[in-house]
Amino acid sequence: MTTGGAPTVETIAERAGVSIASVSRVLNGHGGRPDTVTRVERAAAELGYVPNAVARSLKGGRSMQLTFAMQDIGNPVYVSMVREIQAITKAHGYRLLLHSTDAVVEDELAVLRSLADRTSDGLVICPLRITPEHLEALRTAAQPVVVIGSLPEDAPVDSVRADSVTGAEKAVRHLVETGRRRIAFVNGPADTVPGHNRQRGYRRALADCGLGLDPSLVATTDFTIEAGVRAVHELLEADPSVDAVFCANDQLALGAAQALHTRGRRIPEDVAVVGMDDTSLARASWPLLTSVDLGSAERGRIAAEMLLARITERDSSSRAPVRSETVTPRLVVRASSGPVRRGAEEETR
Amino acid sequence: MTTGGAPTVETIAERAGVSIASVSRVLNGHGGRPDTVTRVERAAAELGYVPNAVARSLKGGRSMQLTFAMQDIGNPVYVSMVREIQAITKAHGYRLLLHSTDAVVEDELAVLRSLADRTSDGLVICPLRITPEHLEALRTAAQPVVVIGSLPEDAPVDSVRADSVTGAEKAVRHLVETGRRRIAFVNGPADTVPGHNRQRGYRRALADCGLGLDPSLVATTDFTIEAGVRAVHELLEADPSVDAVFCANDQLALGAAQALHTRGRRIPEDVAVVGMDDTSLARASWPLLTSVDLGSAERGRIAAEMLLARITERDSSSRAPVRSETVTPRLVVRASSGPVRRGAEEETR
DNA sequence: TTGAAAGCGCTAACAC
DNA sequence: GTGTTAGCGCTTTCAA
Repeated sequence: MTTGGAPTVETIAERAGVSIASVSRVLNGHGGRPDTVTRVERAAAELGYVPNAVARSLKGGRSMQLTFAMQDIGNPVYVSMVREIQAITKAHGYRLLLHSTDAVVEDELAVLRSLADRTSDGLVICPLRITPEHLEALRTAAQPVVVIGSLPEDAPVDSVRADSVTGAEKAVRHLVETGRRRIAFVNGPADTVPGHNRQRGYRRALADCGLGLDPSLVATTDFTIEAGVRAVHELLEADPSVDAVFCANDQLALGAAQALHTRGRRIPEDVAVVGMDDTSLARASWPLLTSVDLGSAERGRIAAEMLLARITERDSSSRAPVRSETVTPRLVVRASSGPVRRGAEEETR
Repeated sequence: MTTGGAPTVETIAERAGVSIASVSRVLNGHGGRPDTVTRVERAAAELGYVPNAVARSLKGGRSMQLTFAMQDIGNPVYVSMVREIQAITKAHGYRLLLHSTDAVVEDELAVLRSLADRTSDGLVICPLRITPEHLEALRTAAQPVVVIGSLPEDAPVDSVRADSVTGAEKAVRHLVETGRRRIAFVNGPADTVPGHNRQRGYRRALADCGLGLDPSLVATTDFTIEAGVRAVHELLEADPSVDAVFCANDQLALGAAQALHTRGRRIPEDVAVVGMDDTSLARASWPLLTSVDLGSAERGRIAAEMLLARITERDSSSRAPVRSETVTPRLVVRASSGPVRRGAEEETR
C-alpha cells in the first residue's frame, strides 16, 4: 500500500518493480543483479528513503543504542566521561542515551531494570553508593552493564575504577613534601564510595608521613562549590594555622579557593589548595588548580570499550571472565600548590 | 512458544491462562474482570515481565525518545540546557538521546536527516551557524524540530532565541555606568550567530553611550578559556589603558580574569570583567563573575515544551502556527564589576 | 538471483 | 469481558 506516509521497503519495491526482499538485500549490500541494484537504489534515492530503525531493531534484537547513567550532568567529571563515551559509541554506530539519576537509588535501579525493555543494548553506570539492591539488579541485568566505580570483588559485572586512595595519598604527600604541615581535608559525604576512599587515602598519607590525624582539620560536606566555601571558612575560623587544603573534588577546591581569597589568604603562599578529578574547573580556577587526575576520560573510554566487547561477545557464544580495571591516578601540579611558582602550568607523574 | 528468552505477552498469557489480548489490556490498564487482572498481574510479576519497548514503538509509531543536539557537552551553557530538557522529557515519559556535533555542518545535517529513521519523536538542536542546507533540512525534517538559536523570519520551525544583542548592551551599559571608559570586547568567531549578535550589542551600546568604537579594543577568537587568556594579554600589551573587558561568554571571561591576575591587574579595581551566559563558571571564578544570563536553562525548558506541544499536536490534526520566542537577558552583577564591592553576590534585573 | 512468506512483540479492531 | 487476528516495517529463510 502506497500511503502518504514515509516510504517503506514496499514503496521502494513497487517503484523499482521488484519484491521487498530484493529491496532489503540491495539496501543491505547482500548482492543482486546489477540491474536490480541500480533500480532499487534509484527508487530509494528518489523517494528519500530512510530505513525504519525501530522495525530493524525489533527484527534484529539490537537497538544500536547504549545508555550512560550518572548522577548529574552538571558535574564536569561526568562531562568528560560523556564526551569520551559519546565519541566511542558514535564511532561504532551506536547512539547514546543519557540518564541523570541524581544519585537516587530508586532511579539507578529503574535504569538497570529498564534494560529489559530492549531500548538499549547496554549500560554504563556510575553509582555513588552500592546497595544490596544494586548488586541484585546488576546480577539480573537484562543487558551488559559496565560500572564506573568500585564494586565488591565477587560482583559479576565489568568495572573500571579510579584508585582514589592512591590519588588522595599522592596529593597529601605532595603537600607534605612542599612543606605543608597543617593539611585540612574537605570531603564529600563519607557514606559514598568516593568519599570513603578519599578519606582513607588522606589518613594513610598522613600516617606514612608521620603526621598525626587531627579530626578538627577534617570537614565532611557535599561535593559542591558552595559547600567548599562554607567548609573552609569554618575550618579557618576554628584553626587559622591551616597551611593547605586538600579537597575531595575540584568543585570543593574552587570553593576553598574562594573562601581563602575572601579571607585574604594568598594561594599558594599562605595556603596551598589541591583538588581531585582534574576537571575543566582546574583550568578555570585562579590560581590554576593542582589536582589529581583520576582518569575520568580514560575511565569513560575503557568503560565504553568493555561494554562494546561484551555486546560483540554476545554473538560469539564465548564468554570472557569478568574484568575489573583500575586507572592509575596522576598528580597534576599547577600554581595552587608548591612552595615556588615556576610558571603557568607544570605537570608531573 | 515459551523459549528461554525474555518473557513476552505470550509467556504471560500462557501462565495466566488468558489470551495475549487480555494481557495487553490489563498491562495497559484497559480494564478486565478483577479475576483476570489479578492473574495477569501476578504472572507478569512472577516472571519479571518488562514490555518490549521496541515492539511497542513499532506498533505505536512513537519511540518515546527525544534528541538533543548541541556543539559540545563540555560547554557549561549546554550542560544547563541538557539538564533542563532532560528533566522535562523525563517527566513526560521520554528518554533523551544526546548528540555532539562539534559544530560540524555535516553532523548537524545528519542528525536532522536521521529523524526519518523513527528512532526519535523530535529534536532540539542548537546550530551555531545556519546554512541554506540547514534551512532545507529543517523544512523537510521528518519529525518536529525546535531550534535553540536565531532563525530567519520565514523559517518553518519553532525556535527559542536569546536576545544577545540586548544582553551585550546591558553588559556594556553597566560597565559605562560604573565608570568604565576603555571597554575591550573579547568575542568568539564573528561568523557564528552568537558572535555576530554580541558584536552588534557591543557596538550599539557604545554608540548609545556616546563612546566611540575603537577597533583595537576588539578581539575575535574562539569561545574558550585559553583563547580568552591570550586575547587579553594581547589587548593589554597593545593598550594598557583598558579598564574593562566584556567577554562574549563565561569561558572567555574566565580566561580574561586569569590573564589579568597574571599581569597583576586587580579585578574589579583596575579592570572590570563581564561574561555572558551566566553558567556555573561564573560562580566558580574569582572574583565571582558578573555575567549576562541569556536564559540557557529557560531556553532549554521552552524548547522542550515547544517540542512536546508539537508532538501532542500531531495526534490532534490541528496545527498551530510557527512559534518563535525570545528570552529576555538579565544582567547578574557580581564582584568582578562595579566600582564598589558590596558583598559576595548581588543580583539585579 | 529472486519472490513468497514467516515472524520479531506488541496493540487494537473486530467478533463473540 | 475476552479471544482471534491483522499488521507496524523489516530481515531472512526457503523454494523456485
